[in-house]
Amino acid sequence: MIQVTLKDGSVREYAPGTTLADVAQSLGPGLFKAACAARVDGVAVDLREELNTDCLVEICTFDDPDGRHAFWHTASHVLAQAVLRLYPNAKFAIGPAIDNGFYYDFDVAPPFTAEELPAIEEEMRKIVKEALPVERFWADGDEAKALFKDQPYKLELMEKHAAAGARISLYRQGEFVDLCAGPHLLTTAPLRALKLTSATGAYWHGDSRLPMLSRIYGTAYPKQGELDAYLAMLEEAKKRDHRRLGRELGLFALLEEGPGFPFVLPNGMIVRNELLTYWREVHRRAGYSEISSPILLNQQLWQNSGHWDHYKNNMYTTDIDGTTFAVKPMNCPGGMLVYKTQPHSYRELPLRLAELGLVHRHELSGALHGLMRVRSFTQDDAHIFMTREQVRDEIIGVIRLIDEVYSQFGFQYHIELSTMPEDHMGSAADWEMATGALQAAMEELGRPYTVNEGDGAFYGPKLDFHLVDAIGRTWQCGTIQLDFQMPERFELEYVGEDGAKHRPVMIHRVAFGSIERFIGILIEHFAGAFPTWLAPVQAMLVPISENHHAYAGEVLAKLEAAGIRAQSDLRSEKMNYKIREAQLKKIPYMLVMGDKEAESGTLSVRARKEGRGGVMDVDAFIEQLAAESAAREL
RNA sequence: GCUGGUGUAGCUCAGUUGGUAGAGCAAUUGAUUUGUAAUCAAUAGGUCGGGGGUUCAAGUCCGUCCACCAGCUCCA
Repeated sequence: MIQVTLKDGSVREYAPGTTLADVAQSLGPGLFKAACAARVDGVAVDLREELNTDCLVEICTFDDPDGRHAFWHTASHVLAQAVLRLYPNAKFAIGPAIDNGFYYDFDVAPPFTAEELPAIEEEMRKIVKEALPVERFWADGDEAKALFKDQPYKLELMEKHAAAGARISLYRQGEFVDLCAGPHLLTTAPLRALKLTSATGAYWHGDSRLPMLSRIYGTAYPKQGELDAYLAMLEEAKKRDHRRLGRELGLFALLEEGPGFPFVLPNGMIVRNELLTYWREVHRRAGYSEISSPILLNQQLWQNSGHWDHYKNNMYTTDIDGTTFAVKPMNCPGGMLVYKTQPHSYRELPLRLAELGLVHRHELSGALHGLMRVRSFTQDDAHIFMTREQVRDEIIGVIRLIDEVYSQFGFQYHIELSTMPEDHMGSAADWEMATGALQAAMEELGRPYTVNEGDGAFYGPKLDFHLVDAIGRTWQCGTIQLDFQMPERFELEYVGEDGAKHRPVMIHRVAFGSIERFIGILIEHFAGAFPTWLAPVQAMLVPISENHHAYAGEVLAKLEAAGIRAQSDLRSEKMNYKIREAQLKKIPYMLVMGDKEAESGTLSVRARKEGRGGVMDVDAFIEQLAAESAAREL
């Protein structure tokens, strides 16, 4: 006899023989989640605990994030089970649910390749059809060790995580048992549509010094249609890939002759210059002055800044007249030297020195990725020198400025706080103070953020702003780093109100992050269809026949005089063809002109954006486009 | 850097068990003079990523280097 007390105090009773799973089903998601107490034959039980989970996909929906997590986590167990059936000698390590599916890591020789996946997938389907109940059970340390006597990775995990004498949580489905805290589905049955997407290597414990395991990624859905939709979405996202669009739209090129050193093509240069014009406006308004510092500086400087000790592996060096010089991987020492070119009073602070600085970093070859991860890039850097009292307000100011910039493009983003890394300079007290200042500013603004322990720069903690690319990967763009170390090392000073010399505090910050990466994100965000103010070509003139070339010439001259980036398609192609090409190039406006337009001095405007087209005279179009561009409308 | 994969014309790709490279689109030229997403025809374009090896013969087989792709690690 099972009794369940609901939130409103009412009690439901179930006949003997009813399983807890049946109970859950009959209650449905709403009541199940709200159930307060349950008694089985008079003994109090925790329904959720007993059912292994508090988010059963069969009774909750897959749309629920927790339900989805349990779903994929169970799928990862099914994957491990299938692999063990087919490869009895494989050792299995860990297999969590992730944002869009799941993976499991195996130690198997030779490592898995894409070729093995279909057979494993087939075996997984069998397990799903078997509809194996997924049961949680507990064991003490010795029992658990006996269960995993041939599984060294599991033994290691138990050693590491299980407190002595603690009961160990395990899950079983059929012959398969895994070390796991759950939650899971009730059975393997709901995993009806599944797909293994790739097989790659991954380091054990994510540590590049440890051996590499073989990782299989997959995803799963309750219905085939949902899986198909997801896979179709991935295909769609590929079309937004900035590497593909960058080539198709003539924006940039990455050539074998310079791996990781991007070439900017004419169209890309227009986008870049428009971005920088905007950037300069914003920064002038926010009280920044712009400087420029050299790319090469001598070894002495880099030793002084600490880069030689902490960043040398990523730096390119060269020899000039017997002295070693390094290509700058960061702009900060340059900014510091500029600060030192003259004495400063507290009245000048905060002093905000901005620099579009081209930096070079020797990134690992395997890390390179289009414009998102390159070896030379331009940071929209700034170094702010200030008194300790000014720190909080300055940080708030920078956060607001970055928010303003991202809002301009309609970006969603999230913020992470990175704290002191193992390899760092300076005292723990300074780090604590700096970290506290960043936290205080975030709390003042009421911004949510996550903490990334030990991920700060070697000279200070930082707030990182992450943007999302076409397929959901996130890239760090903006960052705000608070630094007590560099001013100390460079002996920066200002004269205070008291007439004595004081040490300023410094903020390093970028908004775009790197111009290159930001453009990459922009390309994917807009799928190449830039807003008019950024579009390399804003209007394409489409004369219908040769008879209209003269009129096109007149219009083109007017548009160009108004500062509009326009081109005229004078080829002897059909209008349809010209329109198709302009569409593929994602040009915001197509101006069709034939007899009607030439006679009346008008344009047939076909706009990419709704409500912007129609027949209008040339001046009206110029006005419309100029207004849209000046407002930097999205 | 690590694991796995890929590399043929500007792009997307084909090329049988090794027998000496092909298509579509783009480009060029000519014809066509067109009303809102592809007019027709002809021409040109490749030491098959580089350099080695095996072989009578290598785009195809084997090692090596380079680049790229996915992931890991790292990071703007």
